[in-house]
Amino acid sequence: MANSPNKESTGSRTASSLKVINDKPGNATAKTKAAQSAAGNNDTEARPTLKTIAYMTNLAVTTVSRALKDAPDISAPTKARVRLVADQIGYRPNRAGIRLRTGRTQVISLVISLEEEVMGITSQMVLGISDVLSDTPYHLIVTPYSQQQGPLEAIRYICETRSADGVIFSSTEPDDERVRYATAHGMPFATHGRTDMGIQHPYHDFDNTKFTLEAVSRLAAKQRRNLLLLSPPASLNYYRHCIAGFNQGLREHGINGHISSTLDTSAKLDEIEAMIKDLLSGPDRPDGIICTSGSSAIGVIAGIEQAGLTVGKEVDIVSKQSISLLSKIRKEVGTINEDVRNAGRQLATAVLRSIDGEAPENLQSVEYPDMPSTDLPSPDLPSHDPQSKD
Amino acid sequence: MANSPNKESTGSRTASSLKVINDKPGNATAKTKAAQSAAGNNDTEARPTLKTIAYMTNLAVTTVSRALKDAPDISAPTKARVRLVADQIGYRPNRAGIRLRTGRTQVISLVISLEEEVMGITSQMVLGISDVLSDTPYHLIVTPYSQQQGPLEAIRYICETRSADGVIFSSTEPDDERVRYATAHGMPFATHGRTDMGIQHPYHDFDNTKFTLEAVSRLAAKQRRNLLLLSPPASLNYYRHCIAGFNQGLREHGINGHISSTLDTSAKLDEIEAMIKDLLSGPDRPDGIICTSGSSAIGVIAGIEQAGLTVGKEVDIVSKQSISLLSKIRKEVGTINEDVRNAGRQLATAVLRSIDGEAPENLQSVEYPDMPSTDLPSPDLPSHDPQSKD
DNA sequence: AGTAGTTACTGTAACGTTACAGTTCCGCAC
DNA sequence: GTGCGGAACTGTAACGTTACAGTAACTACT
Repeated sequence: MANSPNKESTGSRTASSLKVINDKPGNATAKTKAAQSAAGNNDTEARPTLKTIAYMTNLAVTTVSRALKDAPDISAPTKARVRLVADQIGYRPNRAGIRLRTGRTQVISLVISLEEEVMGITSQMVLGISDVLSDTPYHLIVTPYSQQQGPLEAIRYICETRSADGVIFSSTEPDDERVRYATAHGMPFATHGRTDMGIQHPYHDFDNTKFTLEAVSRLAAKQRRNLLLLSPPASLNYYRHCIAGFNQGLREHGINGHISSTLDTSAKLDEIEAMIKDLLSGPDRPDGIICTSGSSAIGVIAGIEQAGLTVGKEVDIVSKQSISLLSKIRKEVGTINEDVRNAGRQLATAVLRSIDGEAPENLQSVEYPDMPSTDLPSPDLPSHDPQSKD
Repeated sequence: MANSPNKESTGSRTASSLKVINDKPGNATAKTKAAQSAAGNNDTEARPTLKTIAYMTNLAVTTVSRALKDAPDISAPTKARVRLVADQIGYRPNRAGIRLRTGRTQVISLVISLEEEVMGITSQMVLGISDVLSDTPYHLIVTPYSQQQGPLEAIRYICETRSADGVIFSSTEPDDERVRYATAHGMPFATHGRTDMGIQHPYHDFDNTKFTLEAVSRLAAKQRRNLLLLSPPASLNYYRHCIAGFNQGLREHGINGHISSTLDTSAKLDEIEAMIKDLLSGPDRPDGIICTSGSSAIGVIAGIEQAGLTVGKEVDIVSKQSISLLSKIRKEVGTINEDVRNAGRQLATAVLRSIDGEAPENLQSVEYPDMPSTDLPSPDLPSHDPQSKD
């Protein structure tokens, strides 16, 4: 995220119209030149650089650089002096300079699909990540991928061009090529959703097993005996979790249920509507439907009504939701919240800590509403001094 | 946006393990050194740079640079040769190098509020912008601002640190300090929503006057005679547009209506629900409600039901919506769509063309569903060759 | 034959930063 | 009083790119 404009930026004055007054007499050549260009520094409105501060403090650029990052070989008074001047003139490190020299981009990339958009889930994710990055020098770049290029391409692009220090992505599959690729290329990342491929990596996941389990319980409590699970696409890892909880729930309550094989949450709302209508008009119709995404529930509700039935009467619904919408507009619908904004926070924290070298095992969390998440400790960014965020 | 990983990146081979075989005998000193470091170039897996290509083609770095950007003083055969090699080794320009040298960041920044989140509008905006940036070398950075820091700070930060080549922001006010600031500092930008301050600038807006006008017409057609407008916050410029259309509609149809003074679309859903319930329980209750945001309609519907009334019976609603949700889940609700994703496309296009020096007068568009938008021509990015996007 | 112009290249420096290898100075031990 | 070690600084080079000022070779015109 673009770190929010930071506190010490009060002084918006620039070291613009300085004239060469005070030329150091001692070490001649290079210093003189530096002083000139630092002082003559574009009389217009040039941003101050280390050179500017070096000139003003009568120190070498290196010294200023080291002073600002609190290096041990700079004396305390010098550090104080340098910081004072830096603050006064509103110095902000040049990201391009840092990036070129160190290779660190100070960028986290959120990779999303250009097609997918499940009811503002991306907004929530962006906001959550921003919550965390706001206090750091990191910027958030959103990198989309189109269907024809495939999700791996985006990751590959980021790795090849080293255009980010860390990546966040979702729609994880049990065996996810992106996880393999990023791991192999040493690119820190965190996934929204777990994988099942024997690679330890940072993730944050919603406990979909608990979710479907509870959904079954709620429907069972309403005397529903023939459930339908509208699952996520079978390719995604959390499909398995949803199934597991669903089946366990059915067993525990001794009721029937099946998983829609022709339909999943990735279908268009119109398709869902049509299919649900069909299903409800046929024999052996379900009396309870579990929706594993908030938007799919919209289609389901529409389908139910198309079939001439009423939610809460002939059929009950329990749905996941990531914004409190369904529960507002259709109080009859049972909802369980996935806090995607919090997921964003967890993921951002995890990537940052991963960048700082933390082991992946310590960067994994699973969330469930009433059993609040295994919170990750907030990242302590030792290598980047919060003062010097630009 | 991170431009999507591009086509010519097929060759993921690197010029890694080249040995110094062919050292140019002619011009000695500098060339030899360059060749050595280009060839000895980190035997591990270093990204190819201009230097790598220069060594391979036996040309100077400058020549390679100019060849790749199709400069007129390079011969056609040389250009072809350079491009061939560049493609083969999968050369991608280093953004930090370019940024440092030229000051161009190849970044567009979308400034959003950390608090605001009106039902996935940010997602749509991000996707729309991405649609456009995908074909360019530009990346999309999302820069949030928190309430206490104020929206101007984010723009100021971007300008001061020159961390983007262009900015997109919304929630425009009639007299908007951000517009003034960005204009004064020569930072290209485009706003979602117009302003009214005598400054010409790129914008894309939804025609809210037409919207409220039509909303009134629709309600009048349903014999509604006492309307309520749930307006946006009065500080925003489109408040005025909404009012104008509303009043005009009332006049044209000779019916009554008023604008809620205590409530606007920025209120929490619960507040809206409570207020609407109150209003409907009081005397002179409205029989038609116009919602200027999709999410507020949710609250309104809830309020209506809380009051024991039914949407479509005692009260009708017409609402703006940015995703087809209301119209799905509550077919009784009249909806008019604002295509925010398209707004994102328009805005991105406008900023890019503004960066390319196009006059703001030519970068303004107003959209209305059935009277399709004054489409901006697609940007022709003359200065950045699509081939060389990294 | 000499100059001017053109074409196609080359070389240098600079953008702002940091890694690393000095250098200077001082106090202290022998 | 020479040497040593450490504290506190300095200088140089390099990251990859491009602007700009050459330069060499060749053609064309007087």
